[in-house]
Amino acid sequence: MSLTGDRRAEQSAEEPTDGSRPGRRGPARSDRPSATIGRVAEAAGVSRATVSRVMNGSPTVAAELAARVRAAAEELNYEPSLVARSLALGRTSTVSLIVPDLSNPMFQDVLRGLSHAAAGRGYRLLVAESNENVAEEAILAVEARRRSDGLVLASPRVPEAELRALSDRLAPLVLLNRDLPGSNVPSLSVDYAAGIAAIVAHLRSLGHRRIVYLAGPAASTSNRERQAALRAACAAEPVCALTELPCGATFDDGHASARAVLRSGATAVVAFNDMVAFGALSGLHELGIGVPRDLSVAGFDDIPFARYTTPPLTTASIPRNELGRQAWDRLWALLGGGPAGHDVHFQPRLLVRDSTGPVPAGRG
Amino acid sequence: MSLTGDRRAEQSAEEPTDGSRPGRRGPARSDRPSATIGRVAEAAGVSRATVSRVMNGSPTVAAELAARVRAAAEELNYEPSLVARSLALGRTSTVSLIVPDLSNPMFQDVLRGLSHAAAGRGYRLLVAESNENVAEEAILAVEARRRSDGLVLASPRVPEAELRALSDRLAPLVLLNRDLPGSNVPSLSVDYAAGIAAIVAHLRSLGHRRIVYLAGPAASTSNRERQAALRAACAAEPVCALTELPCGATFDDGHASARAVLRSGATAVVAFNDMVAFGALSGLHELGIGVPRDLSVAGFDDIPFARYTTPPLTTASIPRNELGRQAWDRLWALLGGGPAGHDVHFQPRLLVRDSTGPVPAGRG
DNA sequence: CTGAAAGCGCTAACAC
DNA sequence: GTGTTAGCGCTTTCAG
Repeated sequence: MSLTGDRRAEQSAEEPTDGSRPGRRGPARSDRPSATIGRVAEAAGVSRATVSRVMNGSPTVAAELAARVRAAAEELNYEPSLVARSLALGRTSTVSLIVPDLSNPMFQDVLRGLSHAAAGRGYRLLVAESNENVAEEAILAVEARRRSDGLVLASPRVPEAELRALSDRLAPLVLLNRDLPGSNVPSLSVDYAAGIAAIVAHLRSLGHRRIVYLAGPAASTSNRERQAALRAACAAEPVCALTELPCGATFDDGHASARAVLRSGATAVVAFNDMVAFGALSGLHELGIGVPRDLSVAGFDDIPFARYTTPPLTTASIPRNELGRQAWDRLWALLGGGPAGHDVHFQPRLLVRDSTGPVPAGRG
Repeated sequence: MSLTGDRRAEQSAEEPTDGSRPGRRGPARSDRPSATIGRVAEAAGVSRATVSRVMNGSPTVAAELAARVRAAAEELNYEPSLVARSLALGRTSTVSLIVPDLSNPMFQDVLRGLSHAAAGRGYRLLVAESNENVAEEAILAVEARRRSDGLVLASPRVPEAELRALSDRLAPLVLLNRDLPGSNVPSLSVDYAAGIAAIVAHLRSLGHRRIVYLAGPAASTSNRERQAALRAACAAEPVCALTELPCGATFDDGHASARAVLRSGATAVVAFNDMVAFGALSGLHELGIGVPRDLSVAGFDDIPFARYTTPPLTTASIPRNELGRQAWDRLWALLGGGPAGHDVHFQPRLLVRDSTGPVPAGRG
């Protein structure tokens, strides 16, 4: 049996030449007959309004008519057009998410949380990736918003002025890891500063007074936040020397800085993120340095692997899924015309595992 | 300055009561005036057709008119409705992807590859997760397809008969890691059997003759495939004893089976996937077993961390992104009304790293 | 309870 | 070149 054959037969039997229809441009749709509400109405001998009512489960239709309509719909393989429905309703039941980078676990989890929460209300999710490209980001945001009923912008890179200018066209809008002071755009973010402060306090309590920071990409906002928090935390302590080493965001970056870490004379390293910490762990291991015996290492993010390194990594965990879930809550409130609730700063949770320990004797 | 205030003022100036409009139900949209093509036409003193032409960059519009239209559009903050456009054009410029589980790196990468490739042609991506729920999956697929121009189904769990029945309504459709023999639905999949065969050959060349398989979840199709391939590969060799241990898909599962692995007397372990292999590595390490000195371990998938374990993991890599990219190619061809090209079986690539080595002396 | 009719916002023949 | 007109497929008042 050939599906192709079957389809073609059906098609030529039901429809004249597709070329005669207007509105066909670019890649053609599948050339199935594609029943419309009109055809179903005709087949069932009722009006389109009645078909509409039946399809939407309105209880005010006589049982006999409803049955006839359902039969006709079944027979014609009728699928109501959601596009037409959206146009008539003024609502697409779709929301969009723009992320800078789909390969980042942070955004993957936001995506998951958002998608799941939205699905609970019958909303679908449109996803777009800006590839860290600022110009692209603004375009994407506007476009994605036009296709949907609301928008979530995760860690947008757009300059504040532009974001502010855009925020009106993008509403209902929810911001993740970014805020717009003075506007009424809801914002959910991670309090990186608090996370860093917790890590520093932990290190201090272990006796560490010389810390080296393996800095992330200069362009990264979260790096700037983490770095500033680290400076502040160190400055607040009576004795706390901070060395900053330009590093990066990857395992290899961390690995490459092992020697520099040693040269810094620090007793503890705070890495921009877990990947960098892993790399440092590996590089230090190769140099014969024991962690945490000779040196303590802390990461940030608590990516799934942090539990499984040797030694397991001390890090700060952030509620990535929750960010997506609550973004939906805010968006849903906005869609309902209500206020979105208060902004929140998620507090990272310090996870003390085995990569941090007391300062080696004589090195305090 | 209050954005809220400004907006409200504009709104009440431009529009009577929103309640009088039909088609408003459920959560209301943001109550912005939302200029239409008609208003712009009116403001610019031209017809809607002209506005449409200008907005779509048609070159056949007098410069002076075009300028007036652009000014009016700017003034009114006009954003063409993509929904209306889709309805008129019969094309949404959106495709959908359904995955069983968004937390699986495999699907994350497919998503990324597909999204990126589709974006290159101005298409957007709608994503939905079936949560491994078969009933849900079929519904989602149909619904997602109705909102878009085409569909990619990744590793669908739906039974063959149902998929076959659905395939017509879902077209243009591309299948990932699943095929529909005899249909003309394009299918891209990973040749797990070939990957397993390569691993076994590698192990054999190292002298291993007793292999233990750490099996994945019984419900998993890919586990069944891998397991079957392993049996076949071992059966094909002159001397090759295979022990199968029920295990799972996670680090902890692998970790927990370390003792059982030892008891099996095998000299090499083939894990269902990399996570399980990591767990085994860790569990064996704790038991004082050297890898690959005492035992060889191989994983499957080449997840990003496989390079960074100690020792780095021998595994089979699969082109996850490529799967997404090529799914787009197929879909694009289908959208254009052409044939989709031949199905492909991606061949995993064996990555020999340090977790596999020669059989210990006297244990061959 | 059902149908007729108007409209959602945009596009594209077709005529001027 | 530009406007007129007729849809795209569905929903929803409003009569009856």
